[in-house]
Amino acid sequence: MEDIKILVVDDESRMRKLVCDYLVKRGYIVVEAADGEEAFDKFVSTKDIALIIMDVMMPKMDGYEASAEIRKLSKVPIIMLTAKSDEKDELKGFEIGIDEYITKPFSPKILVARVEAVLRRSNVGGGQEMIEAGGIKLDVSAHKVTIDDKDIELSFKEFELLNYFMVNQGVALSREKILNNVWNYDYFGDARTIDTHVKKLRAKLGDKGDYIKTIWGMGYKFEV
Amino acid sequence: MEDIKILVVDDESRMRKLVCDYLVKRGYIVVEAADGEEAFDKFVSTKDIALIIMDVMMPKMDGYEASAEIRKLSKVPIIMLTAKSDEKDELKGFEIGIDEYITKPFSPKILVARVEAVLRRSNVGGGQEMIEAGGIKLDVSAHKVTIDDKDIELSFKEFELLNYFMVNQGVALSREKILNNVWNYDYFGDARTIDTHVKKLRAKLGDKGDYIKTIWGMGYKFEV
DNA sequence: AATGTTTATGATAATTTTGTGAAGGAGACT
DNA sequence: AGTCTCCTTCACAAAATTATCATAAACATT
Repeated sequence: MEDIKILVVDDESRMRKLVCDYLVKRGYIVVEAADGEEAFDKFVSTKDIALIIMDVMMPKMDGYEASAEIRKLSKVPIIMLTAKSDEKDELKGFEIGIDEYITKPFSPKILVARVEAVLRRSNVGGGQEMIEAGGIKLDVSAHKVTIDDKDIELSFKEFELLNYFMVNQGVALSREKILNNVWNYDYFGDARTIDTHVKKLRAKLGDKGDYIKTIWGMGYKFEV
Repeated sequence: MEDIKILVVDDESRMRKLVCDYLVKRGYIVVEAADGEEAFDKFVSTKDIALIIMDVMMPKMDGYEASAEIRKLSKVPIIMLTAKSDEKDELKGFEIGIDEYITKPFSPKILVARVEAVLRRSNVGGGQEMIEAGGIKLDVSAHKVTIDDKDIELSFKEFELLNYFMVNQGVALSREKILNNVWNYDYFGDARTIDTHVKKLRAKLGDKGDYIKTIWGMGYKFEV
């Protein structure tokens, strides 16, 4: 796991410390803030915050206000710490786009489990994401591929392409679609470059290269 | 919203009815099951279930067991209904990949809010398009055709043609119309080329080739 | 049954698409 | 600057599909 930053916001320093401790123990980088205003500032000034854990009850700007402000800037996942499991509150949260609630008191296990679940959902390298099919294992966070447990060296584009194929197993993918998803949107070069990458990918996958099927006049499809 | 199917699993028929009512009111298609075993069966036998809402406490197979079984087959999002907010249970659920919890008793608003949140997360809607008729299944997204669940190899044009026929089931189609819809508008060749494609298509469809009927002096029609 | 028209079929030609190897070029690293 | 890897492009070969045509069969009408 590499340097995932979590912003922890709570006005009670004891609670904040507690949360931070557990997260640090799990290898996350933690940034702290004592209220909504500070949270917002820290979020803006700190690069690549992957997740925010925020208490609802806070002076100056409460958790919902702060979340709403941050939502204007970013879709960063937010977990809300709440004392009461108030229904109205949860609804309010869903509108803003709160990803998860943790009711106090909570156990460290619950905290970590939810954090990893949210990170997994938002595709941050957090809990490692794996895709497997037909003996090909793709470790997204580590950017690594193994075939029958043997390491395979893939270039960046090759990896991205294989990843896209495997995520869309069984789906016919046009070259245009592949370009739009694997290449940046500002790429306007020749679509045939895909062919070349497919060729290389097939070669590197050995026997399993056959899983990448050509759909004549259409594109490609990954299918075991 | 177009025909999103939700599987509701609860042994208490009153609770099940309640949940279903709210979902139906929101325009979802609901499939019901009374226990984990039935849930699994229904999930397997019903196509394109977009979401499962499941009670934890059930006879035969509880919610976690059922979820674990279903997880072996699919990544369909699962929302768990739980009476007690038991910490251990939630942990167990996260391992299996439960997407959300709703604690009983809950309000319809909470229910709907969570359902929509989960569906939004899983990007339902842009999914797979399917046409079926007389044992011929046409998977548009995968560009794949099966007859009685056996794969059939079709070329691009053949696929497009069959697709057009099946979309216009029971409608007599003139050659001109077929040309304008399946071929590009810039095609000004011989309309008799359709005959050849129809021939090939019929051959590849085997017995079911008869579904493509010739309308003498007019064109063709697909009818089961 | 004969005739003219339309459709089915099989073979062949034309076109399109894909596979492949090689080469140029951009960027990273030494 | 030199080397390296990776990405892209190009040209040609290979493969597959699609179109065309000639002929046979089927159909409708008289």
